[in-house]
Amino acid sequence: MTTSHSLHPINLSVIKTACSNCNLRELCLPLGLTHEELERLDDLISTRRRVKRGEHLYRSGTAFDAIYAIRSGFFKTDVLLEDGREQVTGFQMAGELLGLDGIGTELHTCNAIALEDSEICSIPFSRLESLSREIHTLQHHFHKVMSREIVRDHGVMMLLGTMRAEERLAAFLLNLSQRFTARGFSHAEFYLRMTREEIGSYLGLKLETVSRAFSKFQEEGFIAVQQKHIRILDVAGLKALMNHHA
Amino acid sequence: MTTSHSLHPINLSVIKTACSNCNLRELCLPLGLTHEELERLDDLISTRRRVKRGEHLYRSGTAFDAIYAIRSGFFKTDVLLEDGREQVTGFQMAGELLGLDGIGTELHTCNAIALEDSEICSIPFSRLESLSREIHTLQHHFHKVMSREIVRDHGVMMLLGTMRAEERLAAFLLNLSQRFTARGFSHAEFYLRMTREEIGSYLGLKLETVSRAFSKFQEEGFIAVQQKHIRILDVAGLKALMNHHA
DNA sequence: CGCGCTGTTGAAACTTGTCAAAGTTTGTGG
DNA sequence: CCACAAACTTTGACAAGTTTCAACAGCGCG
Repeated sequence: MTTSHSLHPINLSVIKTACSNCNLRELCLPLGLTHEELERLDDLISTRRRVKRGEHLYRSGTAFDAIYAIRSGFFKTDVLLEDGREQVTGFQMAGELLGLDGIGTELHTCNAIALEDSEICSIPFSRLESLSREIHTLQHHFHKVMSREIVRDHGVMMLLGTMRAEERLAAFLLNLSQRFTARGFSHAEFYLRMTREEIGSYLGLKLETVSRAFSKFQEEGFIAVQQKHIRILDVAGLKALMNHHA
Repeated sequence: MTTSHSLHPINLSVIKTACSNCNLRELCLPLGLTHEELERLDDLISTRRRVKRGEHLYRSGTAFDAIYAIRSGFFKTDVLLEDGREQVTGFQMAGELLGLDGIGTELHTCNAIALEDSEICSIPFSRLESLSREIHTLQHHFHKVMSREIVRDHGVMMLLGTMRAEERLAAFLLNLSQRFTARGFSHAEFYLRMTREEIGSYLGLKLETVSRAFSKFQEEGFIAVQQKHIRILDVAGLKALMNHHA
């Protein structure tokens, strides 16, 4: 996909950190930038960090000063209530941004936790704002990303507010499938990185209900489940489930 | 609060449209701008529009080119599924922005409907982007507004995902109360602009459940309800309801 | 002044949650 | 590399909460 390795054999770490060489650039923040603009963005994203499975990328209540692009891996974000209740607010995969929730108060308002060993790029927010004052395309794209996050949240509200358990799970699986497809993975076969309890929290259901819905889908031939391994056998069937909420 | 009327007696319409004279400027987009910056923002917000009760400010699927600041009145936003299910995604009051959902796709993704006769200021989005490339404070504040919208949505997800009917309604009433207070109205007494069905859609409940919860709150002495007129008698009681989800 | 929309209340049905037990996988330390 | 413990998943029976269906009351708009 790129010949950079042969052109710059010396400094591997620079190559690895640069957006210009990242195969996620069409999914991530750099979308639509010219080559020159991309290099200016590269300057800004100096730090890359590994986050091991189970570790927090950031915690609710801590100071916000950067947003994070997922280079590889898988995350969840959640909010905890004082009485211990947890709501998973999203699952994020490569090319997606984390931390947008912190801009408003300059404190993170949720926890971001790696569900597998992951790598992220830190983007210092004040520098991103500076650069997007100079690069219109970057500014506009960033606004689009934030807006899409709002729209995504509306989708979750719809899911939680109007759908029954099996519809929620069907919508969830179809959404994951679509996002894996966009990243070049199989649309029909994937491993879940999260537990039934985490899926349940996201979907507003108890883990037992999630488990039962998986079993039901399997009985009806929509999917094949083996613990975290999912094979989707009948996309149309799952979609149909969401329309007749009889 | 302002002496502008006596200084500029001629052109009333200009006075009325200007952010610099708007008493919502501390709640709305102009927050934190200098006088000079405010005037530049005024130039941008040329059109003001009345929206009568029941009318759409915009519809899902139509072209996006402006965001809207509510100068007076009350709105709801909702998303409709093909099969007719409706999810109210929010209720907006004076000083709040509408239309942020449209930036991502350049199409509105929800409907915005006035719940009472209202007035809004149109802010052409591309001009807002231009100006915020020049005025750092405006740029930053706009980002904060979008971020807070995301955080608000997370709050709704928490509500829908983990709370039971009465907790949801208590949270809803306390949220309204707080927002009325911020606008200088009574925190304890207000008129609901929406029907039980709209509240139910927002909270993921059927209208009958909402009605029953109102009756229950009244029986227990937390509030006094008379149709759309609400008086909050025991804020602590409502808050307590949300913590023991026994 | 009445018709329609909105709201209230009751009883039955249904969905999901709770509690419990057993099976399976994963990870760790010997 | 195996064994054991911990974490996760599945399934069943029962309970609880919410929806559904239905009837009626009240307010408000025309």
